[in-house]
Amino acid sequence: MSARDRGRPKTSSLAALEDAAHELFLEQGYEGTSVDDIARRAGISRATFFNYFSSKSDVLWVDVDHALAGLEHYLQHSGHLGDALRAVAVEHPRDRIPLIVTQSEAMGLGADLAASAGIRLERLRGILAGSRVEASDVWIVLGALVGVLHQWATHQAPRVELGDALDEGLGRIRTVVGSRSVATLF
Amino acid sequence: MSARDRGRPKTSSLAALEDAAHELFLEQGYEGTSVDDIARRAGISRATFFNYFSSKSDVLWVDVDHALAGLEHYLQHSGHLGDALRAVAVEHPRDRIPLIVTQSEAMGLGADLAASAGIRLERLRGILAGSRVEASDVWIVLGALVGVLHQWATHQAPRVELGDALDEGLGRIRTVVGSRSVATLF
DNA sequence: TGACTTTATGTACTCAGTCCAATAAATAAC
DNA sequence: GTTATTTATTGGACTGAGTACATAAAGTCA
Repeated sequence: MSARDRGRPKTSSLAALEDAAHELFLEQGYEGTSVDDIARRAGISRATFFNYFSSKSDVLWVDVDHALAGLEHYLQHSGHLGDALRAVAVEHPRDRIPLIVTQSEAMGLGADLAASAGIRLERLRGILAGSRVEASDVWIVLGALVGVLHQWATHQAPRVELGDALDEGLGRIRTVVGSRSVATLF
Repeated sequence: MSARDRGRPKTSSLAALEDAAHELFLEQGYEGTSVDDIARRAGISRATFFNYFSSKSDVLWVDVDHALAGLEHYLQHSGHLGDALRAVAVEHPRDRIPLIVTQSEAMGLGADLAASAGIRLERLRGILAGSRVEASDVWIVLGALVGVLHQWATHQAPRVELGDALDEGLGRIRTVVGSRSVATLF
């Protein structure tokens, strides 16, 4: 797009901050790690941290937020939910497993995890509600979808490609949730 | 039980703080209301507020938390999930509709609502996982259940008794989620 | 009256998140 | 080269949630 290389270049990156934070979370626990700690280890200032992330817990959700943004972007053009889901899933590297799933106890994640997860659930719920999902079906479809993703992250990745897991999962949902509208969604 | 009327009696109550907070949330918005404001209106000190609620957002979830506690308590004795759900639902007055559902925009609820909702979702998820729900079915059952409750709160209450809505909803889930274990759950 | 129990309160503290003004580092135009 | 413009970094002051704790207040019981 626009935004060529004008202005002062960035000193750090999402990935660098992610790495620094994850190290510290594993060493000291999530609660025991302050934003100052993360910034210090990444070699930036505290103020700059909030230039990359708008909250401490956002560091845990880089991949998921990226996927959600992709989903929203996709749906602005082609309207089909199933297509958008598949497109985003295919783009997702099979070895990128949200460490929220794999190492939540190791990081001492607790209420903060559930709370920040709530933000993402609400975002996905909004996406579903904005699609052709019937209002009364939104929650069960949301649950079904998250179930498929969670199953992939915990038991299938990185063996199985996310796109394949999703395909199979959506098929199962289609037959299981026999509701009127759901059949044409995916 | 125990705990007769010993010690200094409480000055306030959950309900009183709830009322004060709701007034302020409607007047000034959720974000625009500090814990100090709530305490002042209720005639207690800020420190005492945290004696009744462990966080500001907990004020929004009194009914839900009460129901969740009842559910957990019920399941410690009789193990049947459906029985426990029905028992808690029947106890719930039909005119007590969580105002999170009805007045969330009026209060300017945003990320805080989603985040605190996440805590309750995780709690309910834990309850389901602790029941006989198969691990791979937990999320879809959770979604189905929340969908039924949300539908009741938004479109049926207070016309319909929560217990009845739940019965009908669970029946629908049973036929719709034809999965192996789910049939015997409710 | 005095021991005991529970609640209320003030105070000091940590930390997340916001705001903003000042500075630094790059490019583009002249 | 010098200057204007753009974008990023930084320090510092600030708000407000939540914690910790020591102390006072208000009741019951012996």
